Amino acid sequence: MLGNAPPCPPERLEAHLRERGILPTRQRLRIARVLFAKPQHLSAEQVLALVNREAPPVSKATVYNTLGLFARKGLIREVIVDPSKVFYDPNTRPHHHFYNVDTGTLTDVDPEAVSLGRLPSPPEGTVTEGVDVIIRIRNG
Amino acid sequence: MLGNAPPCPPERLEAHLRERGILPTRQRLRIARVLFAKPQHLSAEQVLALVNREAPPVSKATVYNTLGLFARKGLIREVIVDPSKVFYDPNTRPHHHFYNVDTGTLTDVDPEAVSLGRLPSPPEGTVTEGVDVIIRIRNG
DNA sequence: GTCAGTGCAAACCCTTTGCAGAAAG
DNA sequence: CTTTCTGCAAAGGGTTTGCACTGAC
Repeated sequence: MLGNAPPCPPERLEAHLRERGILPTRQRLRIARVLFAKPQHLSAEQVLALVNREAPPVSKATVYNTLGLFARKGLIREVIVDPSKVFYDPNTRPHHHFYNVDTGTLTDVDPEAVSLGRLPSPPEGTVTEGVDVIIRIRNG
Repeated sequence: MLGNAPPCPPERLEAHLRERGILPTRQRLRIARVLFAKPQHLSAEQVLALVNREAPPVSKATVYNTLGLFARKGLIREVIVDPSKVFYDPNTRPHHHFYNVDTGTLTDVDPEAVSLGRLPSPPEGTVTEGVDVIIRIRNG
């Protein structure tokens, strides 16, 4: 297995949010705790369920707003592989994904295992923001 | 410019559908004609609008069903880059995309310009179905 | 005549928004 | 005290579904 260390230890979460200019409220910290517990890929729905395993419940709107905020501020990365939902990845370093279309599961690709040769330069007047490589797999 | 030849000439469309086991009905042919007119990336909504520039109108449900059918049968490729809509690409050969997050526009990457080095082997019990490389760009 | 395809409208589901109340600084 | 965040419920928007009608073979 690779990368099983939590992307951000619980005791650093508050500082981590502040560094990015995010006010660390109760709800945001609880959401961050779930996201950064370990390397994983959660949908908004899953985050909502995990956060609300303990009372008091956090509302759906707050979870969606917070995930959007974290992504905009660069704390987490949105992974778009399924038209029906977005996944959130606490690992913001460049890396790629396997997407199992049968199970709907997202897995990190060992960065060592890919050599993503030369990239094309973006069209005139645009700049590259990021590169997503998604390897679609199915149960063989 | 690259790849401006229609992916499938109009007169071959009917045969093309039959080869894939798709009954070429009036509506399906009209949808295919729009998709295969030239290399492009259309959303379901755009296909609907283009098809219905001439009467009689094709219903929304038929467009969605047909696009799903074509994709399942391998005539076109679904490109998932935006959580809010799916794009359909008549070019089913392996190739990659620029996605302009400002304009929501999808562009083909010149295949010559990318060298997609070594790919990792898929996890045990799975087979690779395809690889999507999406280069997210924004207006610089 | 039988089976598949089509059209319409309603249902679905993830996500976003509006607004009043609560909490942070 | 001011500004920001939260919660609720309702709205939004792309996509899917149910079912009766039509058309293909």
